[in-house]
Amino acid sequence: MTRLARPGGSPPTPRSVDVARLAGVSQKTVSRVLNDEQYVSADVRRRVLDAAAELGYRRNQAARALASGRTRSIGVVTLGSALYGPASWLMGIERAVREVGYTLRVAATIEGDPGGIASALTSLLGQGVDGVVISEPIDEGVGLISVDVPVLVLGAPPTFAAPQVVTARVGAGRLARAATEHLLELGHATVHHLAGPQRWYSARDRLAGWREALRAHGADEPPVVEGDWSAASGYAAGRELAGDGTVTAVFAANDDMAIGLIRAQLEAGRRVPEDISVVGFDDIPVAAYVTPPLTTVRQPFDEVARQGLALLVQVIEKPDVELPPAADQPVELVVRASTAPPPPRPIPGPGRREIPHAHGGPHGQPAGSEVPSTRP
Amino acid sequence: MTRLARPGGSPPTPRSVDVARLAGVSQKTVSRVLNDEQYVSADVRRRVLDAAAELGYRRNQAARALASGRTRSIGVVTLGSALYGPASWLMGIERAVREVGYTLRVAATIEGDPGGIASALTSLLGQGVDGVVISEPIDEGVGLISVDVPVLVLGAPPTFAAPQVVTARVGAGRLARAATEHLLELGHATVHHLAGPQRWYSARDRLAGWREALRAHGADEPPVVEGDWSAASGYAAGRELAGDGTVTAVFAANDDMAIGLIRAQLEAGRRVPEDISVVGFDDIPVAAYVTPPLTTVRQPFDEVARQGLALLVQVIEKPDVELPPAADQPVELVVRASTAPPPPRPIPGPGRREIPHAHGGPHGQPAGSEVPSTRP
DNA sequence: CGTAGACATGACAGCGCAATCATAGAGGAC
DNA sequence: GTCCTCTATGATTGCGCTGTCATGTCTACG
Repeated sequence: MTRLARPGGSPPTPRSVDVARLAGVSQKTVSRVLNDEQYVSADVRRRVLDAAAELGYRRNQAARALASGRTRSIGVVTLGSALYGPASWLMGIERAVREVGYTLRVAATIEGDPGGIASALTSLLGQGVDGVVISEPIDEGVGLISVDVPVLVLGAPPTFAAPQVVTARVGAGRLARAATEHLLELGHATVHHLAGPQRWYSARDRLAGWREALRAHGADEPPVVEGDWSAASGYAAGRELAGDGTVTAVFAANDDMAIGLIRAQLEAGRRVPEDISVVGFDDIPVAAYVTPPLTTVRQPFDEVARQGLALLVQVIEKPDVELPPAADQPVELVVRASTAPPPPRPIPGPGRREIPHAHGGPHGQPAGSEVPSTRP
Repeated sequence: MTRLARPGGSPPTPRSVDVARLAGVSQKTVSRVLNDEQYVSADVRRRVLDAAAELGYRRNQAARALASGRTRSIGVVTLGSALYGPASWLMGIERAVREVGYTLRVAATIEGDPGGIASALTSLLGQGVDGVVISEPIDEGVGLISVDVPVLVLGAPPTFAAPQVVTARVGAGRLARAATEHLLELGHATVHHLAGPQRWYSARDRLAGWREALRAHGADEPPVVEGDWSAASGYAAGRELAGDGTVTAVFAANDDMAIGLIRAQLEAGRRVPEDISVVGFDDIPVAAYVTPPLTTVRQPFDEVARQGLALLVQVIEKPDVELPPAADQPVELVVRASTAPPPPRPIPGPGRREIPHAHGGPHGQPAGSEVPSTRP
């Protein structure tokens, strides 16, 4: 096999041999220098680096991977959506991966695709990644596939058949507990929960944290309403809850649902926070600017990703060393204007006060929304 | 060099030779089957596939890349943030990349890092990607680095030194124009623009589209206020604009800024949309549920990503074939409740209505209405 | 002064696959 | 029947690098 002539007659990209020739050393020594191995004299090191720079030499990763059996890349299985949580995880992981000198490969799954995680994993393993990160995992048939590299699971219990599984939990439970306690301490008799889809571990964590807080305070545990993370599902849940005058405080499992829920309250004539308090989860960028500004909880995506990745890389590079325990992240509750003490007495019945812009129909959509006009 | 013994004594992963032996054919024939080459009998094909399945064989991508000179991977340069636009692009690209049978590698840049794009590109090129996608590009020193693979630029003019550059534009200009025209058609004398940072091509496109619409309608062009995409910058801009009673309509370059701007209006005692209409851009998930539900414009991320990637792959695989022109995407203006006709002006003198588009100052520039963009 | 060790470099094999070339049989054309 | 083409398969080589081992030089110390 001959090397392909570059189209356009441009010179071929240089090899390490070319660098070696130019520097007057062996090819192996070039390799040593570029890998920062010991036993290279300062003079030779400089000559090699100069030669490499002069030629614009870049190591061929494929050859490196083939020869060394390692790709120095990490694969991420993420959800194929622009949801704030998953997107934040992904970017936190990217930063962390780069910091430890690895590169990132991404495979997305589609919510609802049963084999999604498995096929994403297969794709990554086929690419020869040295480790895998599964972010925002959901409860799907993952155990079926055997993963032969270390796995970092963000936010879920380790339920894998892999040589090494490390986890980094956000402490979503603790955060949820703090959010719930914030409402209880304001004087609410109890707190309703608008949960995320329970296939998601992170949704379960939040629900568990909410439950803990209620128990610790001896509060009643009202029935849980389950949404799908979307503002629309929060809106739908909000319509249900608005009919129940005893609801004075809701903890929503993410900000989108909280905003949908608030919208439904306003349309039903209930004021937030005077009649009903709402706490969200995530602190999305607009949370501080919606009406009312949303009290919410901030997840330390970056910090958790960094710590988790450090563990993962350690397991990859030194499988025998004992792992240090992960440090707990501080809980960040961001109190804004969507929470307040409960109203003096519960509101009787489903009161319907008119609010501005509530000219919508009784069902489904929020008022005045969604009139897509398609222009050519 | 001997193959590394797997820790734990598990059997080594199978090679194509193992498959060949089991199927009773040569290694080359296994390669033929797996690459879907012609000249393989149906019988042999079946035997090989069966053997591969039985052994759980997966091709070694590093070896494939080394031998063939192609990695079948696409690199993406994206912004390292969870902003809705960039995140949506990334996920659209992921889907598109997977559809054409490639894999995805990601390198993020940090806003404000001058060499960010260049270093991200270098990293991807070092990984041997067959093509590069630059999404949401900003005006930074990219020309300095020579890229020796085809490049797809999403949403910017082609300004690259690369063998082939294809672009896929969202038509942000057309969308911005539609948004502005929507406001003009409601009867507003003119429309203010809360622009994105002008280092971003997409921000410039939106500004240009806004300007076009104003000119086409013969409307005055008020001074532009520039934000940084964040709701906070929208809020700051909103505080400035709220002091100017002549402002009746604003087109914000993204939804976050629109929401911040609305918040500032409400706090200043101006009602939306009765006193002032606001249009956003992006249709973020909560746009329909904020108060008031936001009129905005939806970008066809997935469709544009898919079309752009199809072009890119064609250039990679058949560099000589002529490219088909990209199809225009339909403009999707989503009209909700944040826009309305302008308020009737109070009549200052008998029988005479004030002309609404007269704004203060000799050059029509209210003092201090320029909100500086945050450039780290 | 001889030898163990630390340091510095090079020769060479081979990672797992795809590409090139060689080969052999199956049909058609004449 | 001979020649040629088309089909189907195998033998061999090499992609560019890293790992192992060999070799050589220089210091330290009994």
